[in-house]
Amino acid sequence: MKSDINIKKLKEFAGQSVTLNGWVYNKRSGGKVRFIILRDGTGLLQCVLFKGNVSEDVFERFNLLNQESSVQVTGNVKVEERAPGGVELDVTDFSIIGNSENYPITPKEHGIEFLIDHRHLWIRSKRQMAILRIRHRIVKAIRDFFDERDFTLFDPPIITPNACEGTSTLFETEYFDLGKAYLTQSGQLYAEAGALALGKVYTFGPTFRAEKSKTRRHLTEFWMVEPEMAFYDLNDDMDLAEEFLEYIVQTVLKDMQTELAALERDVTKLQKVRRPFPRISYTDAVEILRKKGVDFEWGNDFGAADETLISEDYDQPVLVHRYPSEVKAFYMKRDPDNPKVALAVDVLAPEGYGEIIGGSQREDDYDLLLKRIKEHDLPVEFFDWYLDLRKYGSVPHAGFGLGLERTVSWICGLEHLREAIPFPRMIYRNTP
RNA sequence: UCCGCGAUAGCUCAAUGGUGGAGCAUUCGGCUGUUAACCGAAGGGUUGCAGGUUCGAGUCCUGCUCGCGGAGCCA
Repeated sequence: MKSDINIKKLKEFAGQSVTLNGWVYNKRSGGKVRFIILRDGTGLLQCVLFKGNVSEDVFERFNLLNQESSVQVTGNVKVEERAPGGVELDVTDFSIIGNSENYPITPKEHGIEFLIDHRHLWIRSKRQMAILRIRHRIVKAIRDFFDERDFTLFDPPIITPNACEGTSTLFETEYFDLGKAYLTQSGQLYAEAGALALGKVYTFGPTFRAEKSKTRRHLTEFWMVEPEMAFYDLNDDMDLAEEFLEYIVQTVLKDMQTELAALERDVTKLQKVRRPFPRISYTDAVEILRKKGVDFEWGNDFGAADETLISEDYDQPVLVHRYPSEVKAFYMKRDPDNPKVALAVDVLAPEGYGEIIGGSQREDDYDLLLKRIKEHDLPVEFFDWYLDLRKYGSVPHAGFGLGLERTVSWICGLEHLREAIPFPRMIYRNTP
């Protein structure tokens, strides 16, 4: 049944007879010539039936095909300028494997609600296939990047006893006799333990936020990669983030040209993502906002519109560092030169895509960390193990988190995060 | 949680308070190179729900439900 030949590598088989498995993406017909656009997951292929070249039986069988019928097609591979992709299949025979009556997603426009309701079928469309393939390539680039730099993949727990950063609203569940437990909002605290064991680690998995966010930049379930490195300070952390982003973007540009073209992505914007990236302090960013006429008070966090204003003058991602410690998490180390700011960095993507990375150097002093935990009214007993990391061979260390869907969204040029993940989870939707 | 917008055929949309239409999809017919093919025909409707105003409501008013966009929070 299986075929080792697919549409992506069909050019290598020019002049040969091959058998392909797939689905009918679309069909068209003339009087004596009929076309099947075949989809097999690796690409689209125009298959041609000439009356006379095939038996009457096969020619008439064409009428039984519908959009998304599954088929096995045999024919000769022909180089053909008129066909999209440069090759087409001159069909000699085909059989229908599964029917598909009244396929809901027609080759016309649909509203977003309808498409999301049919997400399980929507992912068969050209655009969605391109996005999901780029997502896969980004995931592979992320893993390659860290694996090649002596990082160890370190999987943190998903069920946790406490709110990691004490800020977000979390998904809650009953955990046997131990009371309430929560779905993780970040693997970072555990990654710190990993970094002090293995030197350099990264976590990569789903995280959950029960915030009632209702914007194109939020999902309740999303994937995050979080490297954490012992003996790294904030500058080392920013250097790594820069190199990391450049690597991801340039890898996708090199390997995913077909998919980027299918999305009509302006790749000249991505080509400019080369180091060094601009680095500005939070205080500088506030000045930029004020010069642009925003009445912004030092000490507040940036909103989405502010982020766009800060990043719009640059082609590369912008690293904004040293935020007021009040708006940042308890575990971030304060700047010894200015205790009002934390050694934190956010990376703002170009083209208004906003924050894709948030990171910091961590507080490595036992007493200061304990003080912060108390100041934030966090339950100290849950942080005993975390404080231990500062008790037994504490070192300066740093890390950051990259939101996978936001990165996919930026690189693909998407309007909304919901297209960047196979089955998006949002405040008013947990199906299909 | 707050602000704004919307719900009409399977889908995308139109319809001055006065007989609810079009394109796509579906079915049938035509065409030897189509590129969201094209041409012709047919079938397809409790206008989100409940109430109100009116001789008459898809259209105006009130309430509700659901959805979309944005804010806040954040990746």
